[in-house]
Amino acid sequence: MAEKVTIATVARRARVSRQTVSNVLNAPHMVREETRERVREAISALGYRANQAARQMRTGRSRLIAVRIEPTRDGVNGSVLDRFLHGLTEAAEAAGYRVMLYTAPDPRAEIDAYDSLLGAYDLDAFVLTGTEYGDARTAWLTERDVPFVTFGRPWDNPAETAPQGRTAVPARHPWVDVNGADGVAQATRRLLDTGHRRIGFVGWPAGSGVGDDRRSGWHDTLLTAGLDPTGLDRAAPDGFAQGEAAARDLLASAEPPTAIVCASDSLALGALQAVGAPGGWPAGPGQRPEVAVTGFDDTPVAQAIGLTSVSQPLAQAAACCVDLLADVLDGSRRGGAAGHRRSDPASSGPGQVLLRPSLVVRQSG
Amino acid sequence: MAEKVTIATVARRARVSRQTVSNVLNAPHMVREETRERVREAISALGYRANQAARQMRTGRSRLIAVRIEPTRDGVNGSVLDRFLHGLTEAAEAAGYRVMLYTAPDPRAEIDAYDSLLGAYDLDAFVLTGTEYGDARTAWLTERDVPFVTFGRPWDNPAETAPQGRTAVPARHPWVDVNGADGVAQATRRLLDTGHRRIGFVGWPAGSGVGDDRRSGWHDTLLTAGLDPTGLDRAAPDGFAQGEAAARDLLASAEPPTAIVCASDSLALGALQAVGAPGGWPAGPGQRPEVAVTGFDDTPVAQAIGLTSVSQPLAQAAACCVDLLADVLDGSRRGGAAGHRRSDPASSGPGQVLLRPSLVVRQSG
DNA sequence: TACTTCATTTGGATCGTTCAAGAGGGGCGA
DNA sequence: TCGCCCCTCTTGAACGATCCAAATGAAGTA
Repeated sequence: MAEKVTIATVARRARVSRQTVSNVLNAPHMVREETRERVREAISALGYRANQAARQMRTGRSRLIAVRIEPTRDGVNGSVLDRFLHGLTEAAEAAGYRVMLYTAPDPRAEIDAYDSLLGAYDLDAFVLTGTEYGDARTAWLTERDVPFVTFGRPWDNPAETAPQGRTAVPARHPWVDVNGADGVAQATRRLLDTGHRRIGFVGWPAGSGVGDDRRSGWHDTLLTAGLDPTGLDRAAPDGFAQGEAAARDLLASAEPPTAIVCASDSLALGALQAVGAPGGWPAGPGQRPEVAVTGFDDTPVAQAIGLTSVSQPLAQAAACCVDLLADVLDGSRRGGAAGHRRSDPASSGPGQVLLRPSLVVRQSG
Repeated sequence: MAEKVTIATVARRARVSRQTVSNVLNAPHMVREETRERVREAISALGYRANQAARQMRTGRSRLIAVRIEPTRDGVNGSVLDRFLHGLTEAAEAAGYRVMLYTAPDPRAEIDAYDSLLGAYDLDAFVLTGTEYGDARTAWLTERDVPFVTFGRPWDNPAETAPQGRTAVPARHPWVDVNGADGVAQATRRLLDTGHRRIGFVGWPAGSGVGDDRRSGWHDTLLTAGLDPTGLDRAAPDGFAQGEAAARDLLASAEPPTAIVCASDSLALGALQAVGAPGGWPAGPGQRPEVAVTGFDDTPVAQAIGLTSVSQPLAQAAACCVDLLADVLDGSRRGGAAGHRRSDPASSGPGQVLLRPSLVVRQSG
């Protein structure tokens, strides 16, 4: 095994001091070009890699981002976190960060986990997935000036919708989210375009931010098209059986819909069952069911059975999370977050990104 | 913000030296009970947490375990890695380790990633998921004495099946796996017990370690029961459509099976479609299809639509991985891996654990 | 020439922990 | 009593990087 290569080894070989090597790495503009090249050469010749632990001890920054991995996903909509995690890891790697996992059975324990992670590992930032009403976690982190991004809008914050928020309102924090209303609207519009006029919706009970958002996409699209959504709306907790029951109820109404838009693939799967395509499962081409069904999340199941579904740009969302964090982290380090700001067409203000999902059309409608 | 609590702070408060505090944490037996208590009190009073970076710099050990998160799971069988990761994170946490993620588009890049992770972060160990034939990664890691565990048997190693392996055979390494043959056998036996006599199998083409293993479970169980498996076997790449085609082919044979065992939930989903349950999807209780179908992996889809499936004990597998790593790591540190050995009934030799999956019976058969 | 300015480079101190070596005190055999 | 060992605890020195203050040298200016 070769001798351990430290910054001193490199310095000796390039015939400069340790600090100059350090400067080449962290502040190249301070080093004369000729020297810089010499040092760079020595670095690659020796295969030098900065020891993160030593760097971290001195700077207090670990280049580590923590993400919670949740116990088990409910129903069909698993693997969403999976894909998000992959995107996050990739984006973080590109930005020079690493992703560390942690778990916590409940929010209380999650805050303890923050404390422990910050204390022992000097974590640079957190990514929270799934925001909740009155989220204690964001408050805790904000209070301690710990950088974080949420994947999901802060639903509980009235200031988000009404910019002139009250003083007691928690501080805004960077977030990334996917515009669920837009996704459902896309699905609904497409059904309108293909001739449907009575389009039902099966979503979650009112009161969940994500659910309400998705429902509004359907609702508003019908209104815009001059159609009356009354009576075409059903609410059910997420799940196959619940989706089936809700869809059956819709179909049994006086004027049953010719298409059903669902808030999730689980519900859509149930709805497909209720719809009862001729000849069994609506999979083969040409086996289009009489009542069109669309889902949300474009899960593997949807891909497998040919369910039209709204696909979230998870990799892009993850990349945005990393971008936002990098902005905050580099900003807080170099003083002043004046760096370049995202100017996406999808962006909606500094540090807050709303992405557009896309509709994946398959046989189900 | 409170003053930073270091080992020196604790030492002052407990009126001992830094080293004594360190000993209380790392070698309690060296400290007199009275002193130990005093130090422990100071630790919890001050909320002291050892700084991992400093510890790592001195010891060269990071208490970090790396796992690769793969690009995208194929088909329905996503979320398996998800669940495994969760179990791993939880078990690692309990053992005082943390899980770090990395990605790599191909094996070559994965080895580069090892190099980089080891160089910069001093990783303690790797967990590899999914072993391949002639795995270059395990060879690389073994060569450099980097501790690792694989989730999945090393299929390419003839010494694994024939203990008197040749000298050129790569060194054995610790692994954890789930006995796929056993799982399929359980499914097959249950079908036998419920009266089925002609039981078909839809699996992957021969040549994949996992696939061959699962097929053998079906094959051997039929033989043991005195039944002839000839003609009841179909091979297809993983996927819904492929499963459907293979199952249709089986059903069209001269003596069609009354039950079909599948190597994955994707295939099983297709088979269910081919089976064509009366009245559409075989979900409601009592809507048992005429031809029973079972899958493998107990994915969320199986749970949603009532598909009988073989469930892998992923959390337990993850915990075993951590146990094995902890053995190796603590062994290499304290000299001699003489520690306690797993004596599970499921265990099959030192450092190699084969777990038993369980059958989850649902409406599909 | 002497003084200032600027860009570049240097050496020492430091982060928080563990390792290595040693110090103090009591018990015990010679 | 001496010497030795063991138990317990303390002190100084690393680990490898960055921060800070100061030195160096060249060029510009009076």
